[in-house]
Amino acid sequence: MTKTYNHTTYALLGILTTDCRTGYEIKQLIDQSLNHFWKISYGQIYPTLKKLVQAGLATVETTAQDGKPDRKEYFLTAKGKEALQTWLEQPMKQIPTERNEVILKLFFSRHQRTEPTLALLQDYKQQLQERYATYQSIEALITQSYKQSQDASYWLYTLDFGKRVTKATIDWCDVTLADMQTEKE
Amino acid sequence: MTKTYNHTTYALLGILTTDCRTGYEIKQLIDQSLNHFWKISYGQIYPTLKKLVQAGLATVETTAQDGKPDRKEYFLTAKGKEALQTWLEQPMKQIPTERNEVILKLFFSRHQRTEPTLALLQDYKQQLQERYATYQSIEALITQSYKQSQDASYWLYTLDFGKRVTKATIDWCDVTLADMQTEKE
DNA sequence: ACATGCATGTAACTAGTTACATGATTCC
DNA sequence: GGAATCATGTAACTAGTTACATGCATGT
Repeated sequence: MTKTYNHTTYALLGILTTDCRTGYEIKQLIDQSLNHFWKISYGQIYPTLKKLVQAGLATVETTAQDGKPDRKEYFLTAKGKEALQTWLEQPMKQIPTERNEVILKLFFSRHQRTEPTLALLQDYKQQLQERYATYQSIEALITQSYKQSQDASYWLYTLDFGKRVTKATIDWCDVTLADMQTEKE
Repeated sequence: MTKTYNHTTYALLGILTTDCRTGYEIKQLIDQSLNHFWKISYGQIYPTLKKLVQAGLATVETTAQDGKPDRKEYFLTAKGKEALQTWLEQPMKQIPTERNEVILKLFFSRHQRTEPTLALLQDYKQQLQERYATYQSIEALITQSYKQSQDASYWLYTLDFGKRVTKATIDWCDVTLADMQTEKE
């Protein structure tokens, strides 16, 4: 009987539990923190914030500012907090298939020459390594700055996830590259 | 200068290099093989096949059948093969962010009770384990049936990818669950 | 002078899902 | 008799991206 909303809605509800109050601040927070696991564009944020208010999940407080456009601060209502909590406690029906373009290409590469495929994988591996390095530096930053806060641990869980999955994919690249090279001979 | 198409287009071009000729057969092949890495619905397949012909990447041969709707068989043109090959050799500009709902929830769970979060992760882990088992049985099936064929190795690469990423995610669940439980005490 | 940051938003587009419509055949 | 399989497709919808429009303040 509980109404369900889309992912973007829940993401915004979640962010509104932090100190982010405006569309701009929300975008910034996501770009700085969740960016590697969840992106969001202004084209989604502003219309969704509007819908949040229409659905009674949040309220707006508009402050006029000279020169600048009005600052619109959003606050969760009791209904909004409840909707968020319900969603947080809901297990996933089923894990979605993650679309992977490299895998798709590999699947169709059997009748191709191996060189371009090897190049493709090498390039992929390099990008993954860069991503891994990024995760490591963010991790170092958090571990330093938020040593005291217990909030940091949740942050680190998501980063650990990113690192592990990325590492596994890099390993796969190595093994696959090696195998393709021996097959070739 | 080379025209680019969308992913669905390339997926269909790739499948048309196999013996699949009709929309129905394409759907079946994807459901049986690529399903875990790339899904596709009839709502995409049939309109895209039509566009393929319009763009000169494929041709149709329609066979009237009594009772049944016409059977429409699609064949790649030289242009289609070229477009596919160009795409296959193209490295990815950048690896996309994979959206993960569990990670999104975890990120917003810091101020929640830990029990539902633990339950969420346990459920996630179980689904991942089922997925892993599925990969293993498909792998066993391929290794048996296609021992001779060198096509099989490309099949197995994608499966290996799936297994490694799934395994890494399961490990992450274990570590995170353990950590959350000690934090709780 | 110009770029960047602050701050709002919309319009047009692309991608993808779901449900529906049709209708014969074959298996249980 | 009913479900599943073969086989085509469309319409309505949801989600998400990209490009654009506006305009002040601050730093280089």
